[in-house]
Amino acid sequence: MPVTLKDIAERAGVTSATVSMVINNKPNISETTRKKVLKIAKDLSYYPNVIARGLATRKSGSIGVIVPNLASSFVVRILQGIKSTNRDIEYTVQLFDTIGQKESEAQLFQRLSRERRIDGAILIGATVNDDELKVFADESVPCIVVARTCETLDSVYVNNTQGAMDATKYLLQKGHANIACVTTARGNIPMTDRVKGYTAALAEHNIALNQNLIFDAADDDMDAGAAIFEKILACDPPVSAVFVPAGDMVAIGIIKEAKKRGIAVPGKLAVVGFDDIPAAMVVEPMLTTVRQPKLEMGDYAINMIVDKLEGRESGIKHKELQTKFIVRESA
Amino acid sequence: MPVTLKDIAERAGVTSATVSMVINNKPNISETTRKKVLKIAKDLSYYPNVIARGLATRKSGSIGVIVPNLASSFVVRILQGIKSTNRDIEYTVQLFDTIGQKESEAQLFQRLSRERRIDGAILIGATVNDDELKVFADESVPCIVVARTCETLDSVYVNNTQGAMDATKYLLQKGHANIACVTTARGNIPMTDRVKGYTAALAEHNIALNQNLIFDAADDDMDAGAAIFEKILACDPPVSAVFVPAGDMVAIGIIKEAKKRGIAVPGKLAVVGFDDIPAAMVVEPMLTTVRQPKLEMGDYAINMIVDKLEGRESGIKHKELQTKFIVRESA
DNA sequence: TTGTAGGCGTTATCAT
DNA sequence: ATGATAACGCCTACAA
Repeated sequence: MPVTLKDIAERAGVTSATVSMVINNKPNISETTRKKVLKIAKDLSYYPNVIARGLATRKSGSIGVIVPNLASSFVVRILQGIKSTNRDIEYTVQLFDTIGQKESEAQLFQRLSRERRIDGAILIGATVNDDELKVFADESVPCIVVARTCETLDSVYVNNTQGAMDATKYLLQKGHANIACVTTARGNIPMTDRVKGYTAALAEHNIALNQNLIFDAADDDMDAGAAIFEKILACDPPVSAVFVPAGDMVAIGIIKEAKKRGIAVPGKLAVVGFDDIPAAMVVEPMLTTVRQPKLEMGDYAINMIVDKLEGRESGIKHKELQTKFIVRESA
Repeated sequence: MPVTLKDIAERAGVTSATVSMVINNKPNISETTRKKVLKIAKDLSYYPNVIARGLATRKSGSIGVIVPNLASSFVVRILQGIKSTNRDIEYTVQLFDTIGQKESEAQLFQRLSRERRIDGAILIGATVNDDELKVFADESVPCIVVARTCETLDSVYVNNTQGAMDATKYLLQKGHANIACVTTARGNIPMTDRVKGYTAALAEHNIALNQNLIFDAADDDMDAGAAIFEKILACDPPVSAVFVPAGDMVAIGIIKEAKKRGIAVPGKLAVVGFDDIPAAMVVEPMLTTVRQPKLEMGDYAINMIVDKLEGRESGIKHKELQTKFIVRESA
């Protein structure tokens, strides 16, 4: 039988109300009873029942982290950021993914809120569309959107457009004119923004966007990259550089396939990735890429949601983090 | 104001007890009232308050996943396994890490149990020692240990010894006699088992264990590997092969440093890793390694804990999964 | 400073 | 088949 407030109260000769106040550090308790109660609590090794407490306070003490797919290394990295600064925070993290589920993220969020499972949420939302996002604002549970911009909700994201511009401009400056662009999962905001940046950089150099130079990778892996390489190779006039907003693994796939076919990287084909994953350092040549501050995004997100829950912050806040262009060897 | 059982009861002209029974699909309810109640519930878009339910049923409906450090890709992979089969399961996953925390995993588990936050737990426990593990068995909350053997608790782990033997034997068969071994975080069970396997394989070939050939990497990354390479290079007589139970990233660091110094891999130095991470496919030469079925471990763990919680299983169960030796190019 | 009393929203045990 | 009623363990006015 677990020990309850009542057990402590009986031994201390007070009521459970008093014990409760002691446990919660409320003022106006005499030092004597405070000490006595605390001692007994310790002796009995009392732990408050958080469920009962939650029922009384109408708070669950936990934050939901909703991700599309935990298989994505990008998502994992953000989660790591969340958890690592979550250390000093009294909220518990509940993890949900929506892939292969009948519920959309919006429905899931709605349910979690109404069931009172969570006090707040962090949504990694690159794949969620605007209409869905509207649902979130209607609930009384606050939510921070990570990895995409959003008018109606707090958000923390990265300047994808600028990051893509940096990469493309770099290539342009190196003398490349025919630069291919490899996307994936087109249509989500971050990817769209990156293509925008690519386009803008070209425009600055008076180069018109050539839709035939934009390729869509089937997936975010090396095989998809290898497949895309075929298509790039077939281009006429030949392309001398590829910018790969689809992600580093695709870029690595392109590099490896190029080498296999005897195309020198970066000599014959310069390759720039997006994200900066660990493998970017192991491929040869090492991958030049646009780094996203993933841990930082998680860090901001958890801090923002907690500020909101503690009432330190209201109104909608947006935080834009900066990408960083990392020059290595592949371009 | 959220809608409650009482709200539904009033409109339906019954008591909340009846509504509760309908919601929970209890028998002995007339079709008429069942239908009526269900309709009203739907109209009002009722969601049960899980906290109140938890107080009444004395269940939280959630499983705690306790990990030492989410920064480890090994841990993440297991977590992915857990979550991906968690899809069809009605338990919620709460995530806890212990790094940088004042609580040990044992203390954390104890608190979570007593506070009634979790109904069961999965501990990724390669780093937890035997004494600590004893605490777990004392709580009434069941726990599955992943990634290490354990007498007192259910466990799912990998045959590290066999995996290491496979790797070492392969090297031996290739004619290598002076085989270095690179560990890290020595002292935890999986690592110890791997060294055992290495030793046993040598013994089968009548080679005595040479402690000077065992190196301890400072960390699980490329830099640590590069540092170890220095030491390996200095060995006399020279070593022609390295087995790296420390992990693939360390192995990759060794390969890259070797190449930088003009030592051919696998020509002059054969390298075998442990784990099989994505980067193992991108390094050149591609890494020969011992694959651990990480997703599968997570999968087993979540299934075991749920079986236990649903009362389908009692007694202590152990599940040993098999490693697989993957021959690629580095050995 | 402490006790009394009621409520948080469900479930569960009896009756009826 | 349904209704009363009492938990579940904690919090919080309000009263004393």
